Amino acid sequence: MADEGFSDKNLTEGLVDPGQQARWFNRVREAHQAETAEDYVELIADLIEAQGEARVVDLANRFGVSHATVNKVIVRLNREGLVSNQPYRSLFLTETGKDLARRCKERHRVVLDFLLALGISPATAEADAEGVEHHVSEETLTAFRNFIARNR
Amino acid sequence: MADEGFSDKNLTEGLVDPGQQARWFNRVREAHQAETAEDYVELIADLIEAQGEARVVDLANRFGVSHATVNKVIVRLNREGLVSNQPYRSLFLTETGKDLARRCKERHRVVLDFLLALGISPATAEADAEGVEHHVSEETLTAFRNFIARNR
DNA sequence: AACAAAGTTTAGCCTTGGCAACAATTTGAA
DNA sequence: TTCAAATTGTTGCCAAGGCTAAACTTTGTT
Repeated sequence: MADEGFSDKNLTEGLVDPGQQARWFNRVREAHQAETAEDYVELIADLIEAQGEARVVDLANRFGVSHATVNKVIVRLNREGLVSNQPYRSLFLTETGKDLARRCKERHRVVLDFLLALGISPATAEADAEGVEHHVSEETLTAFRNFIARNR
Repeated sequence: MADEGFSDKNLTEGLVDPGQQARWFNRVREAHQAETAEDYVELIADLIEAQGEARVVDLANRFGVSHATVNKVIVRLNREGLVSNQPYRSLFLTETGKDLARRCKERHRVVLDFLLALGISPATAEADAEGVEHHVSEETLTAFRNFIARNR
């Protein structure tokens, strides 16, 4: 049944190396792991900057999830050393968390500005940037920056 | 404690509307839901085209996960009407599945070509495209196509 | 035909991130 | 001060997608 008419098992025209492809998908899975953490620290930093503090209820509102979900994630981020908080008090970022937030905001900025420079409407650019930002490499980010500079 | 020195609760400078932001994040979550299905039908279509058939073991190799994981996902895709298969036999796509695969491959092509046209190295372009493709809107895709055409 | 190898399925476990419902604490207003 | 409202935390549920180990089927060789 296998190879249906082919005698050469290595005849996999049009397909890349399996190991290579596996590494790509692995990278995407790792990005997904980090995504929640990145979104949370980024929003916490924004809220602290804009409102003086970040509360569970704010995060729940802005993410569009229940406060129970937010709380569960916060427990994890605390365990991982990104967030530091006391029971029933507002949320703070550790130094590591602040660092991550800074890098994420910068990356978000670049992706958003790039899409805008490309002529995408602001609403769509924001929506797309939110999903895309977690999956762009440094190399691509640099190319985005160059494009923005050229098209200013 | 709230608003720390602010008297106006609506003074949320620098932050977008919470409902708007919630919609963005919701869109990303929905994209994640669809991502696995899209990756699977795309790869199944590729394997059928290149090798005549798609088997669980091939998917496991190329995704870099165990065959048990692949099987579990296949059960779900079957339940959702994208994949049709008999026990211990190779995998097939339903018409719906073929349709989805076609659209995904086209989108992948556009994102990849766009990154290449931007000057990204092939290896990075492939890796980034794999993550980015699930998060680009039709509007952005159109802009990508235009850019590719202009820079051909 | 029999058997070993390869491939597939099943079972059981884990983590993440959803939810609702209920418990606990803090805050603000009478 | 007291008490209700708002906020936060806890518990228990679910689905998805990871894994290993073990059972089952198919395939190919001897």
